[in-house]
Amino acid sequence: MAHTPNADEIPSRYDPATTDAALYEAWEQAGVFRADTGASERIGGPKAPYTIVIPPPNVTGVLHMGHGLNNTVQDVLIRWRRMSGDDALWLPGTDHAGIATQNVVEKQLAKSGRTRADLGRDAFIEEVKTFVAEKGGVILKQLRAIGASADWDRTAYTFSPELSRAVREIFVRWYEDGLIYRGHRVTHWCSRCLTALSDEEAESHPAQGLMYHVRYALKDDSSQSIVVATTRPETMFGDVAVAVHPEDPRYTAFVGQHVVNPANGVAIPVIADAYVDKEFGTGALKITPAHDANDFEVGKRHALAMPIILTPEGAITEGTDAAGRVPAQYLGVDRFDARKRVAKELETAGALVKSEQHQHSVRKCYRCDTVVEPRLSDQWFVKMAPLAAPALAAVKDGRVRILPERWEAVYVNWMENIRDWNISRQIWWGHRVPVFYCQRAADSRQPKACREHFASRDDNPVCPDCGGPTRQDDDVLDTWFSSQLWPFSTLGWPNDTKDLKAFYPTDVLVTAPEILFFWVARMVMSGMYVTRSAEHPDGIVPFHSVYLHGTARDAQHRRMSKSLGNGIDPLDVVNLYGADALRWTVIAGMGLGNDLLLDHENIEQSFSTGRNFATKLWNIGRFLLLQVGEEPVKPLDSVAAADLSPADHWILARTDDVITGADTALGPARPTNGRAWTNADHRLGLRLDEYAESARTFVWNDLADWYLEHAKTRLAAGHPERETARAVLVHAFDRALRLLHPIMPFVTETLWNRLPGHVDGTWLALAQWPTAARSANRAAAADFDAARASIAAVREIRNEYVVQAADVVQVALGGTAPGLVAAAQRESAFVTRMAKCELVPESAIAPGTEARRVLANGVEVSVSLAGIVDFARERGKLSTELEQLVKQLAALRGRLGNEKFTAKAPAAVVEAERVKEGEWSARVEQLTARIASLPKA
RNA sequence: GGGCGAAUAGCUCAGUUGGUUAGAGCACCUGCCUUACACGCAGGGUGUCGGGGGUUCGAGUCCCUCUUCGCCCA
Repeated sequence: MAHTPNADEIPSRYDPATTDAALYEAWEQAGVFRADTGASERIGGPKAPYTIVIPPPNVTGVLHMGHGLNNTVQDVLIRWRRMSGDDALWLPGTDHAGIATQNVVEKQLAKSGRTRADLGRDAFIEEVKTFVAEKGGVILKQLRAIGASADWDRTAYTFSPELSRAVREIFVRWYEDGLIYRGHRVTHWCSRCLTALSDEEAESHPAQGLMYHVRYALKDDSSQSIVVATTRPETMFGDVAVAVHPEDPRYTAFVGQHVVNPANGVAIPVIADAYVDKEFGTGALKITPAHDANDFEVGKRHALAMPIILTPEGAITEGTDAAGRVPAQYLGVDRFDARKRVAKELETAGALVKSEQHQHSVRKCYRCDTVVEPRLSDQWFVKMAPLAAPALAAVKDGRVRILPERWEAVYVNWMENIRDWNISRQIWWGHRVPVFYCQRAADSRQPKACREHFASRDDNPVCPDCGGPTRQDDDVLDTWFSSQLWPFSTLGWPNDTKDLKAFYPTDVLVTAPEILFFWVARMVMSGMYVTRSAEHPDGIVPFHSVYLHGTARDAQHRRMSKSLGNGIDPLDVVNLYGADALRWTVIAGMGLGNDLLLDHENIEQSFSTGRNFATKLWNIGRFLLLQVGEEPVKPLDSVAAADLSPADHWILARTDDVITGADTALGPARPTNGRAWTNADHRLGLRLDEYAESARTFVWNDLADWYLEHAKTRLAAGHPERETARAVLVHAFDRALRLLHPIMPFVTETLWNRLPGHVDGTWLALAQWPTAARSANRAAAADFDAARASIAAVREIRNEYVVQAADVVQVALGGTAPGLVAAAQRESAFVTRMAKCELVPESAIAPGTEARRVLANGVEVSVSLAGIVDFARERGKLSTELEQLVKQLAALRGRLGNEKFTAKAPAAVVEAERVKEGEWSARVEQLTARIASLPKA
């Protein structure tokens, strides 16, 4: 005989601290999160694969709220599909994060007064590796605390030997396909990180600065001059020309002549180039080819010198081609100091016409916020246009969808205007560019018979032309070069592995819009490139859906950030209220693509919805254990249909509805036709907040507020319906737990394991996702609804007239729907208990003593309130209702009388309006009669 | 400067091809310690759907325009 606990043995609050960690360990030991490669139908197994690859956090990172919401979304999806019977793989891992990690270690070194140069390249890399080994991967442990059900056995790392091989493989393929080239051009340079950056890594920020108007006098006639506007006068040392528009009449006479650069006295030509915007500023531009990307293009067109006047660190220097251009007193001066000094000297010399406040934008390093400097250098580039074309087509034809959909337009716009990608970084931590130079070719004494450079899959290759020794390029690759391979490198590519066959392409990519270009677009391009075949000439897209979620913000809508100190540590929330509270709050509070607002100054209030709901669930479970006991219940399908009451049918119908609702909100899991999203299914699914809300309403407002209350009577010992009520209640709660498990895995698993009849060693995490049974009798359910509506009406009247909670009122049911009245009366025990009333015949209530409501279903509920009914108030209330209804009915009749409407509107709409007309007129009659029967005041 | 989008209840947002009396959560107000839960229960919504114009039998939804705001890229 199972032991039925008493109330003292089960606390009234769920205590995540004592259960969650052990539960997570139990899941792991049971192998619940492990994906089974052989089970994938792509290699002959029985299950559809469902794969999510984690956006790899920086290996030295720690969990913040952004990770919290990103990974919760992924875990909800993966748990949902795992329960739905898919071969679900959530593949975790970390990114070596080149610049970011190098910066962290350099800061460590700085504490002991050392720099990376002091150590040298090899020792520094060892230092970083040691640091990563000791301090890295913390975030993966933290993800376990929020319940992430990733397959940890497959944890990947972008800098592992396996993934490094993938990096080298694609580099060599691209190089050999002519998609990677060495370019001599102006790129963004971070003078703090001492490396070039891609366009994406140099973020634009609005800035207020000074626009200096500087006079360049004509060399041969100093009475004439051209005024040039610039925000960076310190770059004037690198000026090689002044450019004007060829069709600008103001300057035609100057073209071909020379002006004197007032900063250094060097004479430079005035050139004509259509790039100049006549309308902007003075219509004349100084041309500094080595320190401005546009000027560089102008310089190339006009074969101008390209003097470099800034050191890598951002100080003024007389660099390549700059001999004689930089006054000695400026050498070594920082660029921003130089800016002020140049401006001052120009002013002194009378060359500064004016300086005015100017709104513009500056680009800053995305890793250290230093203002980047455009700087001429040799870098490695990927030619993007050929890669972008198929990736663009894939989104346009629906093989990849991006949600929310408006981001597709942004993606298309970027792809259509794509620029080549600078992939070389002058740092040490990362994959070294696998390009090699023949040592002999570099030797000027040797005849130049060997190619200048080549890419190699192997270390230390010999020169393919002369067999001589080679030297590897010093640069490393952009971190994003390796992370773009993530959906396939983590599965074993370039090897033709079972995992790759089983799990590529993946399904949903969950990330933030900020890295749409950094990462998502590049994964599409590289993923398609490496999967090209005779069967798939354009390759296979790496995922069919991109889910872009919003940003965690504080109550003032500011992005949560370390520097603002307005962040919330997800682990604090876990410790205070549990992972389920965190997860629920995140999922329920975050519409697709919308930001999540949380108040860092009131963590309790921010997460109370999640905490409260977990407690509610817990208490339903507590009630169940106390009232239902632990004796196994009959499976629902062995309960005789005749034994089911209207309440049973009602909750079973609601159970079906919530399952259908959740499925609609979440799915389809993949394109319906298996190939591409169509107009019909493009925007469907992934509405996690709607799924959460429908499940919450079911549990709280249907199951707890109504069915469970109704069941209290039937569960009494010896009640003839006790077994039926137990079976239905346990069934409905079981379905609720299954539905909620993806969002609140801990409390649902804990409760599920204590349900009557639970089989030891089975896990909710692996239990089957519910399907709608569709066996409920909807007519019987409507009978229960009649009782519910009557209860609600009595409660409303009680509140209206401030009837004391303990007072029992007399209630009569009547009206135009005798069937429903009878149905409500059959639930008299329930009605009287819930509404604190006794049911009496209508004749038992003396006319003129009752408050009455006319329900939408035709039932009239009269509450005897002799002496306290305010008939003026009743009349007013009913009249307002009637008035509104009459107005709407008139409009409705007008519509139905309009031939254009009946002729043009769809038949179904017209029919619905006709039905409505019947209902409304009946109700108008009821209301009119009731008002007429009210005693005159 | 180029591109995309938003404006609906105090706040955050739903509202699918135009077709119920425009909804939800939170917040707020009133009354309740009704023995699963006060982290709870019951009751409470008169919104010029940003302004103006248009198309239509019918507009929160489509078109034009103005205003304000946001995002992406220069």
